[in-house]
Amino acid sequence: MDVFDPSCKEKVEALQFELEHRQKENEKLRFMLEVMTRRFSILQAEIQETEEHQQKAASNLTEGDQACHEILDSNKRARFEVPITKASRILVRSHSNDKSLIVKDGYQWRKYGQKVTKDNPSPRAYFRCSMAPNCPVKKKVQRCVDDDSVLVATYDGEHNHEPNGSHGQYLCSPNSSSSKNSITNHVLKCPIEIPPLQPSIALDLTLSSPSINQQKEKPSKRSMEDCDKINNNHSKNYIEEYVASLTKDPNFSVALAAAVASSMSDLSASRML
DNA sequence: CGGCTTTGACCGGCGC
DNA sequence: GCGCCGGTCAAAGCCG
Repeated sequence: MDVFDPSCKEKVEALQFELEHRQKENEKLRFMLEVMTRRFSILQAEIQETEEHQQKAASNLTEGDQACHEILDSNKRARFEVPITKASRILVRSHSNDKSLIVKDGYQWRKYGQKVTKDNPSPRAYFRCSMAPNCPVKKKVQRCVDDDSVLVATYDGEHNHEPNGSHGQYLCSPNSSSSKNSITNHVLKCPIEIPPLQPSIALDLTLSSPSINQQKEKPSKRSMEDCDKINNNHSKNYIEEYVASLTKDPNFSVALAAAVASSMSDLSASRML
């Protein structure tokens, strides 16, 4: 390749132009990622809040007992990791070219069947814990109907031993105290570390999101109003600062596309609940 | 050779 | 009773 060749020079300029274009595109995507990550965190918090309300109602707690913890808890819990309950569902993003139905959750599994189901063109795989019959846990893994890069793993039962494989991939999940028959979702973390959620930001994004407002379950009116007041002062500055910090991260662009896709998919999966 | 996966057969629940 | 469907079994094949 002759660098003095005029056609070569044109190519270099074209590449530089494209590089600049991609960098600008990355900027936009970074911001989108931030927004979606916040929305996703809020959705999780809202789901947990709803479940908690139902449980509290069942146990006849008074409103006063709940009020003082409500706003703080709804945002803190979104990032807490909890054990898989007796019937739980995990959403896992796989590599786009990976056609296997393997979910690395820290346990070893033995596949004992595969079946094509009516509602999903992709096959469903059936796994038993490798410690069976000592451990009764089973799981089903199937690709998401809407997004075949997402694996949905449904767990049945509880392990009576420690994990014996690679550690799990998912970061956050709803509370573990759901009833035995309920299905909960555990959603994968983004490949990028996001700073701890600030309640004010999260609710600001919630309020500006039409898709979230379409949800069946809405956050409580009181907590929405309280956090909206704080939002006006802090949310914009915080997002700007955070986006700036991400720009400095050399690893960010590599993970960006996957993270955006992951957030979008997780959002839609959460809304399906 | 043992452990694991694949895959067609089989079984039981459910709706009509 | 029959057919459909999801879940499980088990024989055969694969692989380290």
